[in-house]
Amino acid sequence: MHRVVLDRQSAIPLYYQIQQTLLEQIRSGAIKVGQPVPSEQELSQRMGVSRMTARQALKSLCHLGVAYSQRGKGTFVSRAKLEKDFRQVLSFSEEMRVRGSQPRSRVLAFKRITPSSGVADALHLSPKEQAFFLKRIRFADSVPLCIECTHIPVHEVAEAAVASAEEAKLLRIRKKAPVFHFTRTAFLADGKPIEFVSSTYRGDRCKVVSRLTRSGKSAAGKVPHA
Amino acid sequence: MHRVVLDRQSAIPLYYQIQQTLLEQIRSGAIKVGQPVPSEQELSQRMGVSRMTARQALKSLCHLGVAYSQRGKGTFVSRAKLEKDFRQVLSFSEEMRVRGSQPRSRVLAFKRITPSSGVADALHLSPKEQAFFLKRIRFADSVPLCIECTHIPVHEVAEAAVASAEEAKLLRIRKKAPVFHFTRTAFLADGKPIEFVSSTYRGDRCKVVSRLTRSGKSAAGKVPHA
DNA sequence: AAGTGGTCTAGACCACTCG
DNA sequence: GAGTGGTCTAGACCACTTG
Repeated sequence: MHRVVLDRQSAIPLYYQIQQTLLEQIRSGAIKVGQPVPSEQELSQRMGVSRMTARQALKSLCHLGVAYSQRGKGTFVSRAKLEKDFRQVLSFSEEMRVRGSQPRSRVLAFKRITPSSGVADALHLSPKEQAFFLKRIRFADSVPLCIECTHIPVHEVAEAAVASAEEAKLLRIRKKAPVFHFTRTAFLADGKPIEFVSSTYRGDRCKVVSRLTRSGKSAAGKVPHA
Repeated sequence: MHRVVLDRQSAIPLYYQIQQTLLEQIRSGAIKVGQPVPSEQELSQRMGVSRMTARQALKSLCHLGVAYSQRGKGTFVSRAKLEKDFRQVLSFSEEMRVRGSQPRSRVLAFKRITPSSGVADALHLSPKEQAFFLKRIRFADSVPLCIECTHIPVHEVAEAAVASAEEAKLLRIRKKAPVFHFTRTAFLADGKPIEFVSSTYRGDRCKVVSRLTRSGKSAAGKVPHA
């Protein structure tokens, strides 16, 4: 952050470049939960942009839920941010599908385990490999509807690609913009496949996911509400 | 909107006064779903504010989920409210999982097809067997986030069982009440399994699912909003 | 008093959509 | 080409918080 890191020739907006810089500092732990991020004035001076642009960067952090602002005090790294990271770690296919909504659920357990042989088989894991274990109650209008136990391998990947013409139009992004492709098949207990889903996600809305899919470690051991 | 309605002496921000005016017009039906709200330029002229202030009013509408903006086209009233009405028609295994939330999505296609060989393989279907094909756009805050294509075999079954003591307590139902068990594994495109989920659903809240899984016909050919 | 975020202005250039 | 939203500037005044 000491040096100007902005590329003014780039098509990437300045506020977005600043946002990414700050996100990286937060992820890396350089700015911790509860601590202030640089103020609007400080950012505008350091980065050589107008205060409105610095402000837009900070507001975008707030909209992501990563930070919150307090009049007269500053802008601080949100505690909820970690929870959202989790949601995105856990999100993948499932949690991503409901983004923008507020699925109500309570986490009963969230830990890193060495899965049972049955689960390991299902996930094609060797006996030693670890997985996240997540046990949740899901609510519908405050009525508990479902108990869900999820296992996710610690190493997990999403497939990156570029948007086709049709995808670009539907998602209102430019053609050849980055997207993620997910494909999956859902099975019943008896092994019978019941659902085949292919999904295309906007790359610009899922960057955290792609990062987390590569490391995915920061989440272990916490028990947030999803 | 013809007259200046803003109170510049008020402590209420101008952008907020404009937002409230627009919200009232949307609620009253003066501006209907899918129709454009006044553009930034038009608002700034009519209301006698700078374009940035008009813009802030429109963005606040978007953040509320009431409207969405399209570059080069305009800002339009979101159909979020309408989408809720049709949600439950399509509650297969997936949709049920997000009950209690308000997943916004639009159905582009929903029909009964004879799937391609690739999909048939994934679902273990014989070449002649049919599947439902469901194509949707999913929204997050009125931003299209994902295109999703789902194939579901016409004959689909959920595994019925009775609730264990723990399940009964968590779901607040009586012991031995009917429940459904789902188990599934999610895969990436390369066939790598990334998620293993076992779920227990309340039987009394999932009748739609059980109905659809048995006949699966009532929904065929319809093109509702989910 | 100094620093912060909240609001606001009056311009500007751009990429995009559409007729 | 006209209209739209997206970004950006270089200022400004305000209310608020803290030392």
